[in-house]
Amino acid sequence: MSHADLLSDLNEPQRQAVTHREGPMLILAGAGSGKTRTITYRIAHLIQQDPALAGRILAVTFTNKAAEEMKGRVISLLPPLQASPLVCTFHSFAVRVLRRYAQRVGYRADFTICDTDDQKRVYRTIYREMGLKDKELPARMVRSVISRAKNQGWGPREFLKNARSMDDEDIARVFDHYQRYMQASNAVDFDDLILLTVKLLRQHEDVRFRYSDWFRFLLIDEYQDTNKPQYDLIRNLTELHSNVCAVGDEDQSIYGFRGADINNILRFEKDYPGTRLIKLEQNYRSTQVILDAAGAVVANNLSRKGKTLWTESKGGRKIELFVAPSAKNEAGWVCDKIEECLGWGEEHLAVLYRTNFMSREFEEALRQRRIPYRLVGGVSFYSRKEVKDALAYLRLAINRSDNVSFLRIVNEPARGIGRTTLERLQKIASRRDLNLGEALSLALREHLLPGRAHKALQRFSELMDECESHLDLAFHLCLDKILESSGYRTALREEGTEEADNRLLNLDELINVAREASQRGATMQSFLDEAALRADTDEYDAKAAVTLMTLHNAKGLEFSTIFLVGCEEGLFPHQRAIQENDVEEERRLCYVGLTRAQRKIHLSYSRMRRFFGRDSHESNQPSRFLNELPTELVEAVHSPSWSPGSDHRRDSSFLPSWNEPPVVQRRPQPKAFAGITRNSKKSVQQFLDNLPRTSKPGAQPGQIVKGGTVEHPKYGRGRVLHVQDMGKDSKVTVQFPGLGIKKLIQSYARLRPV
DNA sequence: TTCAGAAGGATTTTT
DNA sequence: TCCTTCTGAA
Repeated sequence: MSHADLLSDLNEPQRQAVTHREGPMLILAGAGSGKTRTITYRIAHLIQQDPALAGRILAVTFTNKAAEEMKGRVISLLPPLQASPLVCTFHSFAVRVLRRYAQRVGYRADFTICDTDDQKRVYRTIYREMGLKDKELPARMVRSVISRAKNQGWGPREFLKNARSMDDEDIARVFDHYQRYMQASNAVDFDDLILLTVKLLRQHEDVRFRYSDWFRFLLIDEYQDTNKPQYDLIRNLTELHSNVCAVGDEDQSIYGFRGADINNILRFEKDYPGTRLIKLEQNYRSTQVILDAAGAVVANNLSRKGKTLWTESKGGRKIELFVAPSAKNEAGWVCDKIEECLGWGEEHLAVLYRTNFMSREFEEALRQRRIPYRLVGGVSFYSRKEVKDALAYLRLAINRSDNVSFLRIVNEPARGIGRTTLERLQKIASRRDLNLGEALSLALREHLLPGRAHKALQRFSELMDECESHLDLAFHLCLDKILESSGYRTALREEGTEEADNRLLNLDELINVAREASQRGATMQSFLDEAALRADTDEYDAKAAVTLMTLHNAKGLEFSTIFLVGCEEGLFPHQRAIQENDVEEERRLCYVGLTRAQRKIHLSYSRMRRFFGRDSHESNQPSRFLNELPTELVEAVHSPSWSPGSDHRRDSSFLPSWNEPPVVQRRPQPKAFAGITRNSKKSVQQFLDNLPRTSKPGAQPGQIVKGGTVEHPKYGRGRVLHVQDMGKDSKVTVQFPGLGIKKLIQSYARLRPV
């Protein structure tokens, strides 16, 4: 592509931004104004001007997805390059730097990266060591407080200085213990990655010089989402050349919960004197209706400078709002509409929701109708137990001081190393200031533990030595060997359940991924890093026209039609945000959601929704954001099974008929249930025994129903706890006496009702 | 030490 | 409902 071509795709302000030569630049861009396009083109343009610069450009994003997309686009704009620009997330950049210089900040280069799941384990261990009870000091809360403190740049000492309550003192102790534990394990968490990099750059002038000299151009996407450590990182990197280009939109700041500080963008011009400010206000994505709606909602926020987006595509289709009596009905309506859209040949549809758990209802509905979809987020491949276990073996083989991985796999599969043994080992470790691996060798050498435990530990120690010896192999082979010799696979094979089979398949898949990575020339370390930093995106069907994801995940993307579902008070805005008085961020989230749409928005909410497997007893109120939409842009649609009424509690001048009388209350449970506690099995069994076998309305005699009994060829007779319809098959949850609860696919398990 | 069953608590949002 | 933790029996 020639130079002129590149620029001819752009409007005037975009062109100015792309061709800006030296010095700091701040691009304030609205939704759909070609923000990403502008920085992508800028990168391409810089390289066109001077190909030698390519490797000295650094572009930082927040998500892997954004980084991948940007990299792909830059490459497509340019002829093949010798050096390519570095496009990556803050975290992967930090890992890159730290792998080289970790020892300067007190870690070894083979440090382990702990994800949230690992972190939880660490807290559990610490709580046990410190004799703390989760009930008295909820670990969840402590984790978030500590993470927030870290993201403010505080260590345990600073935190203690600012302590406000009794709890804070305990938290400071946990904080201190946690950091020391992690350091002893040569492990870092996500927060540490950035913090340590900042510390490194701050304290070591040569390193700072090296990076800030090398990267001549720095570009940061979504600057409004940077938190303090990320800000510090950028400051350090731009010490020599202030060729920094930040792109952001104050209205799209939705990461306050992890410390994103909107002030970073507001003070940019002060931080970098001589900043060139460019505003992109023309929207290329959406219709005027959509922009007006989104603008009207976000206008209710007090803390914003305010801007008006405009578009050349006037008018547009009204927003449709559907009020469903139940979540199932809501999903059904969404599917109807999706089928309609697909019928017209639309290809980019998205169902957006506030919290991940909402995906289930929609997945089920889509699957039943055989509509292919793609789910982004949720439980990813890399966070499955078996995958994490397998990776923990590798990590421990590389980094023998990694206590986190040690604890994860020392008795996985069960090899006779129980709680007591581990507690003793941990005592030895803490008394002599050793990590668990060292404590293990010591205990073996000096026979500190009783015979049986000693033998079990001996075997484990030999196993780890063997694993370490496999490290010379290509790492997919190494992984394969480890899974065999550790007995991990054997244990799963012996289990013989369907779940175990799936786990085995996942392990095969992991080996495939590893093989591909190793053939690409990746090192084992980089393979593990990638796995740790990629906590997202599970793509079930990459070609599917329908995408399901959270609003947060949707940032930066666009779709022709969107469905913003679950617009209920308490869900969106989330209850927590309402309590903590932070509805403005939720509103920005709403803005982000609405502005993803190019042509058409569907909104919906359900008056009834199941939480924790239980129906909400009160009728849900519509989200306040619905009330903030200009009525003339919205067209209300009702469920046929529901007739509109009026609600006297609200001013009916807005939302003409959306506030309807409460749904008929769920009938209180019959008295007969009252004496049955959930777990008193006998009485439940008695109760179930007295139920007619086909207790479900519409069930055929001989059909498998909840509360009935079934026969399984291998496990024998069991009680049906739950039947989930999946179209052709059903997922049946059965309790087999003595075998526990199993989940089976009906046709596969050949269940027979008795 | 291990396992099944009982009990109780949990759902923001991302790297 | 689903997941983790606790408890007691083998």
